[in-house]
Amino acid sequence: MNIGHASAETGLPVKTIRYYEDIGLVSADRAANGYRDFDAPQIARLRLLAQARLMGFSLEECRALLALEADPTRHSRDVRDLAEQNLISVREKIANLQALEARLTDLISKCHGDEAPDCAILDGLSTSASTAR
Amino acid sequence: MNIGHASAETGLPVKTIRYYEDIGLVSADRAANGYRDFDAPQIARLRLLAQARLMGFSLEECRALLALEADPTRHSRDVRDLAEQNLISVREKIANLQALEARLTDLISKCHGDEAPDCAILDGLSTSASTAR
DNA sequence: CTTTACCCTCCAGCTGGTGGAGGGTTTATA
DNA sequence: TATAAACCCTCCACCAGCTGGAGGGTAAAG
Repeated sequence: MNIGHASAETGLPVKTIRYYEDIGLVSADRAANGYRDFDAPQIARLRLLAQARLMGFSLEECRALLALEADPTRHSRDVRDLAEQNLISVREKIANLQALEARLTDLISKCHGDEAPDCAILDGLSTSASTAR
Repeated sequence: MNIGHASAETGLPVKTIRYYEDIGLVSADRAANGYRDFDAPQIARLRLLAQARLMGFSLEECRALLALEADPTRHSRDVRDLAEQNLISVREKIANLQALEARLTDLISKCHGDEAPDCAILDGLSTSASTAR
């Protein structure tokens, strides 16, 4: 299967697939004309990559997932550990963004948003922190 | 005020301040020995940068904020528009991460997490999407 | 037989910095 | 007064995770 088909099959951009091969996440045979040729197992790896990236796994975590996937003696505990790590960092990001949202909402509510130059947002951003507490 | 003091004053790393000068977000005079010398208005700009970055504004948005801050004829509406844009993208990020959290939690709950190799997480990541719907 | 749509490699750039090499300066201490 | 620690400087390279483009070869369609 050439790279265009692999792209259509997995939803990954052609450029991204080449990049993944570059950094050793997948491998591809070469046809006589130099075109990449992906077999079924490699397509499966690409699919796993596409899904895992959507799920917020970093490329290094994806590398670990692929290694586990390829290892028939794996323990599902190891996979779950990776996923739980990822879940923790997702939750941290959510918490940070929610704190941000609250502060931003607060600042915005205090700004008149009219033709006048005075602005509570600029004032709030100019103070040396401490506004948040 | 030299860069070390500016750093202590604003909480920004020295390297970051140099970077901000590099890309034209602040400017600094030079002392006879070549050291940067920040005056009060530039320190104020750095402080605004530090706060705005914490609030999730991109450096280009910070540039716009600084331009508004420096313009006595500004309309507070323009500042608020920027902040609202930012708020929208923060909310989008939160929504995406929450969807992610739900999917991850679901996958994790289905994985035994034991010594056996079969794993619902790997299975879930191997299907060509559609699991989420 | 040409056009279009592929494919290839390699290099550069994006955001927002950070780390280090290799140097000069200033301040504190022995 | 020597010297060491703590500053400061510039410049170059690197991180993630791609993406765009230049400059070229190849394959399928009309």
